[in-house]
Amino acid sequence: MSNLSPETIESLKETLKQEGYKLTPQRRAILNGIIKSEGSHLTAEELYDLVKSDCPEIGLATVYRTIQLLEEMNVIRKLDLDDGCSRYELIHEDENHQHHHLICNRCGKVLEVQGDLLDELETIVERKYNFKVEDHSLKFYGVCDKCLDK
Amino acid sequence: MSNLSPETIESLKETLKQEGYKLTPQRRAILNGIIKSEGSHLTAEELYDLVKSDCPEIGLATVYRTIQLLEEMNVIRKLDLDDGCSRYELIHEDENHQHHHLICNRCGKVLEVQGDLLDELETIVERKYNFKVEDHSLKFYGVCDKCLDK
DNA sequence: TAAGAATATAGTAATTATAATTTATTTGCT
DNA sequence: AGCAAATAAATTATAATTACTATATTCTTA
Repeated sequence: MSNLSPETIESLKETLKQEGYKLTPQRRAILNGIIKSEGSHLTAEELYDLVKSDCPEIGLATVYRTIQLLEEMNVIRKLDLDDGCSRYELIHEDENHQHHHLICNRCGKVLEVQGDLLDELETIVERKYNFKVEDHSLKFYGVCDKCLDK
Repeated sequence: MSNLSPETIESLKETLKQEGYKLTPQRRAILNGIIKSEGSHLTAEELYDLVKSDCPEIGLATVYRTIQLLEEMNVIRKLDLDDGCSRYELIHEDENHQHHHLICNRCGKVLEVQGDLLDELETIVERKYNFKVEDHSLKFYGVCDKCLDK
C-alpha cells in the first residue's frame, strides 16, 4: 500500500512520536501522496483527490489538518504561486534554504531553480538592516523557454 | 478633498480613459488612500476603512473592484506577506523591478529593502534555464533589529 | 449645457479556501 | 486483547473575495 521508502516513513513516525502524535493510515497516505507528486506543488484539494484513491473515505478536513501538522514539523512547506490558493512541497533535509521558483506568465508553468545564490545579498541585508535572515522566498516571473519559442 | 497631486490624478484619468473606464470619486478616493498610506501595505478591508472617512457611502465591493482595476493598470501591485490576505502597494515608475521585503518572524513587521541587487542572479537564470525574467518577488524571513535586542 | 448611452456603485448574496466543533472511531501502549 | 488518549469524518462556521442586480453617475455629443 505504501510507496514510501522505509526510512521516510520511519522518520515521520519518529517525528510524530516525539511530538505526541500518532501515525494513522490517513497521515501515511497524505505524506505518500506528497512524495509521489513531487514537483507538482499540489493544493490541499488536489492532494485530497489524489489521496482518495488510496484512502476513499478520507475527509478534506483531515487533509487540511495533516498539511498543517506536516508544515509545523517542517516536512513540507507552503508555497504561494499566485494562483489564489496555497500549494505545498516537500522539504529536503539537505537544502539549507528553500530553492527558487520560475513562474511563466504565459503558460503558468512553474520550474524550480536549484542552488541558492543569495548569500551575498543576505549578508548585505543583515549588515544594512541588522536583520537576522532565517529563510527566504524568491520567485521570478517571466517567459519560459517553450513560450519563448512561439 | 484630494491629496493627489494634479499630475497623479491626471495621469490616472488618462489611463482610465484609454481603457474606456471612468474616473469616479470612489476611484479617486481609493488611489488617494493608497498614496496616503504608503509603506503600510494595506489590505482591501483596511483600505476600505481608510477611504470611508473621505467617502462614507463607499462599498467594500467597490474597493475590491477598484483594486483589481488599478492592479491591471500597473498602478499598484499585490503582495503576499503570509498573513492570509492580499496586501497592496504603489508601483513607482522609476523602479524597474519590485523591491524586496523583510518579514520579522517574531513581531510580523515588514520592512522594505531598497535596491534590486538581483541582476547577477537573473542573468544566471536567464542563461541556464532560457527563461526571460520580467519581474521577481523576494522575501526574507527572520528577526528584525528590535526583536534581536530582546 | 442637457440628454442619453455606457459604465459604476451600493448592497447583498454567493463562493471558495480554510478552520473549528462534535461525536464516533482508531491507534499505540500494556 | 483492552483501554485511554488522540484522531477522523462530517458538518458547521468563518474570512476573504467575487458575482449579481437595481439604481445612480460619468462622459460625450448634440
